Amino acid sequence: MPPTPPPAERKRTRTPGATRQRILEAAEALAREAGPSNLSLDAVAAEAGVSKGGLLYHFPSKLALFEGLVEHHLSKTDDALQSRERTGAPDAVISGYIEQFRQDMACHRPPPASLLAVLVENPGLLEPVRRHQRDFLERIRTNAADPEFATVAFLVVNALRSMELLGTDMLDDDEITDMLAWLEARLAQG
Amino acid sequence: MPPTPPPAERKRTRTPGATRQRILEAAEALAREAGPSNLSLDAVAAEAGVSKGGLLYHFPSKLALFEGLVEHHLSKTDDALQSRERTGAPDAVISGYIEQFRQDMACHRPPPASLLAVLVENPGLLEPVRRHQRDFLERIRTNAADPEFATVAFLVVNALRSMELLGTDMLDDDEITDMLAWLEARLAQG
DNA sequence: TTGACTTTACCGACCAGACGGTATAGCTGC
DNA sequence: GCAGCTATACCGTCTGGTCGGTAAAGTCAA
Repeated sequence: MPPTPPPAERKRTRTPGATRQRILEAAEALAREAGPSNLSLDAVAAEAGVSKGGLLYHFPSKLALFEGLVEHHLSKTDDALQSRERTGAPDAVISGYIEQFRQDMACHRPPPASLLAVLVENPGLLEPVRRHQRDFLERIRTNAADPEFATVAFLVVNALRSMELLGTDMLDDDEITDMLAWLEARLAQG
Repeated sequence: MPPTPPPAERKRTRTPGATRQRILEAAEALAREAGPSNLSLDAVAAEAGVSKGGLLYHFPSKLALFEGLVEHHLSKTDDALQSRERTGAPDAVISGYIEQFRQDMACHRPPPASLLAVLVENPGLLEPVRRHQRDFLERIRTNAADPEFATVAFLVVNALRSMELLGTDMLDDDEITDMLAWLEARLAQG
């Protein structure tokens, strides 16, 4: 146990959690480029430009690093989504989800490859992600004019995201665009 | 250690690929129960009741074992599906896919967890699976009365399968059943 | 039929390297 | 000097893979 696990919020000294962030993003990049199975502590440390000791200072174990990755992912996606469902308009949640996916695609946001490593090595750590997803689907449904179709739309977007993550792309960009448009058209017409 | 771990089933001469099959199924079971990251050669050999040397006789490297797993999976799913699309009736292919999924669910067929190990450790080996999936979607579309909706149905089933594989189940059995019924109803009404 | 030989199927000891993790010492700004 | 941070050296374990060996089944000429 380190005296204090990084205080997360600091006042004036240097940049607060800069190294921590760099490590998380390095791990993410490494999982994406070298494959999730190459996510060793040494490799992550090297990628982040930090020694192994430095890495283990910020994350006292690999499990802690994985927890950090999950949290990192969750906070990113959560921020992106919650800003979209402010309006209580019908179907705002599912529409926001679709729109978010479209935007991620447009700017080539890479899929969260590090979560694959977590899934394979320590599936239990993904429980927060599962909870988040379940809650989100719940919100989609209660907010939807046609909950059944909204669920379909959610599943379709999920399938597209899974395909991207697993590298089993079957639709090209145009086909995906068409598919999203199709979903939105049905949503609009009720 | 018994000199021969029970030969299981033998007819008259040694059954040709019996041990090989046993190894593949042991690997599959191990990936499912102990997690894909625990798919080491030692563990697979132990699960299959074979020495490591014996395992490496049938699969001269881990890569070869993974190739075997992919092929194993592919032949199983291919057999199941091709028998369903014999009739050239409209929407036979997508309907067969849905029906197959329903049946897999009914008899609690486990998801192909070993493919996760392959994906993480050697994604390139999944190319045959990708090709198979692409071809299958192609067949669904050319056979469909409404290709766009058939694609939606395909993606929904894919999403459900992914959720099962990744353990991120968000719908319970009843909801899934309803969803499949919903898809089939739309297909039927054209 | 038999005995020499080849092939098939399998075993288990061993190895070099990678891995997660520990211990400890060094640096740097306040 | 001291807290926060980083670096290096090292340890035990596990991993994929090699290797020499063995025992049974098949092949075939004499």
